[in-house]
Amino acid sequence: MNNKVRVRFAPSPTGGLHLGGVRTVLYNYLFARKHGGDFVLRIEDTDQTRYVEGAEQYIYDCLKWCGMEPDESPLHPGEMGPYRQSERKAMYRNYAEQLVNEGFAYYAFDTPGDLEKMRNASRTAENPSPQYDVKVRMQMKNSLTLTDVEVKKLLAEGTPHVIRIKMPANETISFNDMIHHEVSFESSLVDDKVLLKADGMPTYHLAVVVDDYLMKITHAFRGEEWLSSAPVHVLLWKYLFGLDKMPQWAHLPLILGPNGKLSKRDGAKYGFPVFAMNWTDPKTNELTEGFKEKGFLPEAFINLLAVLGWNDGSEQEIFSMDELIEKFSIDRVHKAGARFDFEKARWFNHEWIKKLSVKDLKPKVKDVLEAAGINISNESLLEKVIELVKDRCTLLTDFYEQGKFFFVAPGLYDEASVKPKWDDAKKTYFEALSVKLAAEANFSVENIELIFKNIAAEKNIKPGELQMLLRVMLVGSKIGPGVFVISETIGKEETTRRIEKAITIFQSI
RNA sequence: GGCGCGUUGGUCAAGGGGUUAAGACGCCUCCCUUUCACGGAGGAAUCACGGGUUCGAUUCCCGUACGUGCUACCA
Repeated sequence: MNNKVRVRFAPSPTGGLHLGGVRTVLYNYLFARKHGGDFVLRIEDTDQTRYVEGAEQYIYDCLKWCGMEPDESPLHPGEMGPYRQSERKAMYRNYAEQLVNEGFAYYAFDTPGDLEKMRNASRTAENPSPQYDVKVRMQMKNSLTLTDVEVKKLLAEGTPHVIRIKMPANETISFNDMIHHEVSFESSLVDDKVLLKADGMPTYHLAVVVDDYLMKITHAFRGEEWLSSAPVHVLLWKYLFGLDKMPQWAHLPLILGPNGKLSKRDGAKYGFPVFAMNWTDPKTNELTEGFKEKGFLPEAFINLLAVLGWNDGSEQEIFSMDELIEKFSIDRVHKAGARFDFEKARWFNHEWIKKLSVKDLKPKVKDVLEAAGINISNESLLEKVIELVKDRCTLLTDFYEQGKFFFVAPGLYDEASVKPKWDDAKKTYFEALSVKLAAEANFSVENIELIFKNIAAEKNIKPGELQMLLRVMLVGSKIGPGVFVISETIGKEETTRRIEKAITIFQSI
């Protein structure tokens, strides 16, 4: 017996990986790690029409970025492969046929036109979406209504057909969900879902059951949108492998957008990303921005997703992956869907930037600055800058605005702030300051400030009047850490150069 | 329409028969800071509604409303 926990994430390669998807992976991953089990990535690519080239690799990249690399996947196969459903195609038909032979399913030869006709005929205001179910199946063209001879003939002729589950007439199907506890459905209200499509590919319903069984999955976490089809899966388990082998289900609450469900399609419309990483649709070339490129840290991303629908009962909000693994419990996952709040997401990132060390931040900040055209040649300067400005950066991309002036002299100045304060006395002051600073051997924060104040006293100008001007001279605007710290960091030469340049510019505004 | 699932401030949420109904984000005020942040101290704001059960209900039960999901040879 294998008592080991095995969980799986089974995305379909149809495009970007959105918030709900990442959270599903995360809960799977946390559960697996907590119980010393395996985390399996299986690709559900049975839908030929929606398959998108590159999406599988993209999913893998997202998981890697988040720090949730699967133990088994198409890229790193274990012993229970293949991990792509398209490569498992051959094994599904047998199970579907076994169900037909045992009377739990049937062949259906209805053409798309037949189905359309049936739906149109029974569609009313009361019943806008007629189902292929116990009420109509005896009027359709299938192995329940046709004779054996006819069925054999149709099959022999290669007539396109599907295999549908035959839902029992009056049965209460109930199962225990780890989050919702007892959930039950009336079998007569569930339709005869297609199990095997005309192209020989299984639908999700058949595939998920067969694959979970064959891959020895013990716990299955998926979005709540699947709850309605759970009775089909429960029945399939009952018919095929036995309910005692069925994994434990957990249907995770949905993540909602600002006004209703968070849809994967219009990622741009909310003003914040919905995908983990940038996704470019190869068909349309349309780019949808991801949290990574927006400037989020993976630590913050998984943290904010973990606590969207779960908490450990304490007041703690900032969790590392290790803490999450230790503290995560499916019992404390909410039942209700949660609305995603981008402002709070930003707050999480801010907290993580403050929390992470300069060493951890360095490569990421370097990427941001270099992408913005700043060449980093001095690594220790970069470290110092990160230390100085990290508390004031919410997103990684903020390091550009907050840190660029340490590397390059300002091109534009906040003229509106300078104009009312600038006069000849100030000009004389800064000329004197520049000369004195240039002559200073020990260019330290303390000495710079001392010189700054001494000259101010000599010229009888309030230091407060001058500090803002000096800041704008060095930075370009009224942001950043202490001016004297900035001055020391960029050095004597650069400080005097910037002061002199600014004097000439300030004269002309 | 049917079926499923849900409902504590604007948002995320703790709590779960008797509480001043935690905390966080956001917002507002003040302090710190002669910049901007960080930080610190405060403030406004909540148990969807109606019936039960009970000495007592935000908490339990039933309805209603609302939200959301499914209702495809998509996952």
